[in-house]
Amino acid sequence: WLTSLKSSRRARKCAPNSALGQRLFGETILGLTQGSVSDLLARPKPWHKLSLKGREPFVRMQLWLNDPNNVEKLMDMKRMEKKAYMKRRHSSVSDSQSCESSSAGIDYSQGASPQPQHQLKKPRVVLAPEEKEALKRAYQQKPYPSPKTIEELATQLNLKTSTVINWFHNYRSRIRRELFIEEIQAGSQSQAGSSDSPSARSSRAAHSSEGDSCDGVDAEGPPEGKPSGPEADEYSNATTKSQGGPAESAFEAGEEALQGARSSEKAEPFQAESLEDTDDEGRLRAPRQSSPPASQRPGEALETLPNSATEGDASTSAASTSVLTGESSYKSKESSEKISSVPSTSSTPAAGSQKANSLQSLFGFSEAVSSRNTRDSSLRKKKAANLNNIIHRLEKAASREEAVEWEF
DNA sequence: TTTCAGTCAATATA
DNA sequence: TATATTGACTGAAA
Repeated sequence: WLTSLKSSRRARKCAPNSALGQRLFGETILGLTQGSVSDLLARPKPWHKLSLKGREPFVRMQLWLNDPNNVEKLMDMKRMEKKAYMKRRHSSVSDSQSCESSSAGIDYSQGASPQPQHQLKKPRVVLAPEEKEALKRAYQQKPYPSPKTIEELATQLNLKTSTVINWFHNYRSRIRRELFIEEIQAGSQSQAGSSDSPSARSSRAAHSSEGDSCDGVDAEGPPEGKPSGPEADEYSNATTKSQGGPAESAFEAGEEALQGARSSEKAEPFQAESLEDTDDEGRLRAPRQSSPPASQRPGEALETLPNSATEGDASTSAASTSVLTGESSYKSKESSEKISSVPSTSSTPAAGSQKANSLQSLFGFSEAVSSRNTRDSSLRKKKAANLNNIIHRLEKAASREEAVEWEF
C-alpha cells in the first residue's frame, strides 16, 4: 500500500489524476464534500474540542485506513470511473446531439428555462477586500457586536445584515480554529523536539525567532484576540489545557478514538464519554508517548493573543463608525500571514514518514514547497505536520489492530 | 434568541 | 483539474 502510494505520488507529478483526490475520498469514504475534506485536513481541531459529530469523519478515516486494501479499492474505483467517463465522453463526441439534449435536460429540470433558474439561484456574495478589512476592524473593536452595530455595519458597507452576522460567526469560528492549530503545532513541535529531529529544531527556531505562527492569525491584529465574550474563556481554557499536555488534534487522537470505539458499545459508537482515554471533562488524556507538553512554552498562546482584552469594551459606535475610515495598525491577513514553519514531512525521520508521504500523496500534497508563496508554503507545512502526526499514530494503532466491529 | 460546530457549495487559486 | 477559501445554512446547546 505504501509503495503503491509512494509511486502514485511520483506519478502524480506527471499525472495528477493518479492520486486519490479529496473529492473522491470525501464523498466515498467520509461522506463529506471536497471543501469539507480540505478544511478538515488543513485545520484539524483538537480532539477534545470536537463534538461527536465532528469526530465521526476522523473515526471513519481511521477505520478506512486500517484496511490497506481500501486504498487500492478506491484507486480502482477511480480508474473505473475515469474509464466510464472517457467512454461517455467518447460516445458523446460521436453523438454530440444527444449530449446536448441531455445537458439541456439537466438545465431545464428545475425550471422552464435556464433564465428563471438563474434568477432563482441566489448569487454568492463575495466581499470586497475593503469590506473584509472594515469588518475585521470592527471585529477588533468588538468581536461580538450588538444587533445595532451589525445594523450600522451593514448599512455602512452596503451589505445585508445577515451577511454581516454570518461574517462575524464565520470569522470567530475560523479564528478559533487557527488558534487550535497553533496549539496543535506547539504540541507536535514539543513532541518532535523530544525526538530532536532536524525539522523540529528548525521549526522551533523559526517559531521563536519570527514571532510565531499565531501571526497568521494575530498579525492581523487583535481581532482574533482574546475576545471579551465567551471566546475569552475558550482561549484561556485551551491554553490551560495545553499546559497540562499538548493539545491533541483530531488526527492525533485517532488512535485513542478507535480504541475507545472498540471498547464502547456498538450502539453508541461515537460516545466520547465512553472513550477510555478521556478524562472527566471528556477530553482526551495526554498521549501515552506523551511529549514535553506545550507548556514548555508557557503562556505562549497568551502572549500571542491580542490585547483586545483591554479594549474589549470599545463602544459600539466606535466599532461601527470607524470601520470605514478608521486607521488600523493591523495588517491584512493576506499580507501578513507569515506562519512559522513546522516540521517538514520530508525531513521527518523514521516512524510514519513513509506513510506520511503516502498519505500526502493520497491527498495530493507536494512536499516541494514554493518559496514564492509563504502563506501557501506554511499552510502546506502545517498540513504535513498534522498528517505526519496522525499517520504515526494510525500506524501504531494499525499495528495492534483487531477486527473492527463498528458499523456506520 | 444567540452562538457555535459542522457542513455545503460556489468560487478562487495553483 | 485538484485543492483552498469562504458566505451561507442547519441543528444543537446555552
